[in-house]
Amino acid sequence: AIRLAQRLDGEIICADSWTVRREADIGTAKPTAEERALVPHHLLDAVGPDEDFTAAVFKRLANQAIDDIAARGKLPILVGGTGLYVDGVLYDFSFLPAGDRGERVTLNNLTVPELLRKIRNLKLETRGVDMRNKRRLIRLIETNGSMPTRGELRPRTLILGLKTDPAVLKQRIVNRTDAMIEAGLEAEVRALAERYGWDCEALKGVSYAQWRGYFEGHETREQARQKIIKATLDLAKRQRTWFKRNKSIRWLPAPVNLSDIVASITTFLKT
RNA sequence: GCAGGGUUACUCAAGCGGUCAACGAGGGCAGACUGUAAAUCUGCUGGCUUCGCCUUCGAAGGUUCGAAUCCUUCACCCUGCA
Repeated sequence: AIRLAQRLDGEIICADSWTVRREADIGTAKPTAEERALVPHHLLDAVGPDEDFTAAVFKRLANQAIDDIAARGKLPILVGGTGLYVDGVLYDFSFLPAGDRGERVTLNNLTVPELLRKIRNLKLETRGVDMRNKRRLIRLIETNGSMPTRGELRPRTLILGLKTDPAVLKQRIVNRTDAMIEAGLEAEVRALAERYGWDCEALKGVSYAQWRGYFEGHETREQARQKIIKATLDLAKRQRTWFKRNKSIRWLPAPVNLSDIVASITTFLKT
């Protein structure tokens, strides 16, 4: 993406629910200072380690960034990551109003059967909602049964997807994990845990949560490493499932020839 | 050599005569997803021509209407005594 941005006079918007968080750098594989110096990156470090952040907020900020970049005559390049964040921007998700924090805590203490009873009593429309998923039930109550909407694909948008060989991807994930550990991931996790506690948002992510057993003394570093690799693999799987169903994505087999992509994007932008 | 314990599907591990293709966990595979999304949730995981049939529970025999479950022998592993 950086090289594309350099060739196309573009700027990058990180559509990633984790790189938005300050103080979580190594474990989120955040672009380095050197990389950011090459091309402007937007929406990195937007919130603190223990602050709430949502796809709806991301959408708003991303749209602002896109408008800003376009107004300066540059090419906005959305890169990521987090399927919901990407689609929220590309398909103009409506994102119903946020729920009340206090009420959410209350609802969270209820069991699934209790939530179902409450929903029945409120006579809420349940079509399309996964009635076995507690979070969806809570959300259904919070939004009083209204359904969110989505629009058509944003005009003049080209979606490219990189298709990597599974074996290669796995090896890269192992390498990436080792590189993070080498770069001081343990110290980063320790600092966050000491300052914000294990319940903070930043420590709930992959490459972070897996250290807990080690810090509590009942697991080894190697176990933490293995758990990170597994969690990353699982995450990659979910990302693949998410993007797989998007028929508008043009899949490119990796490794890809940069000039070819630049050429096809240039052609696309002219039409 | 003698006395005990063990051998179950990819792995670990239940089962102790029928309701067992065999609990559960892990792993694997597939899927859902609109203000927590690196989250949360779901399905499948012996084979097949899949509302049924076939082949499985170390191996080979046997008992029984019926066995992963009982008996015999053999193989390998563990423990105690020699």
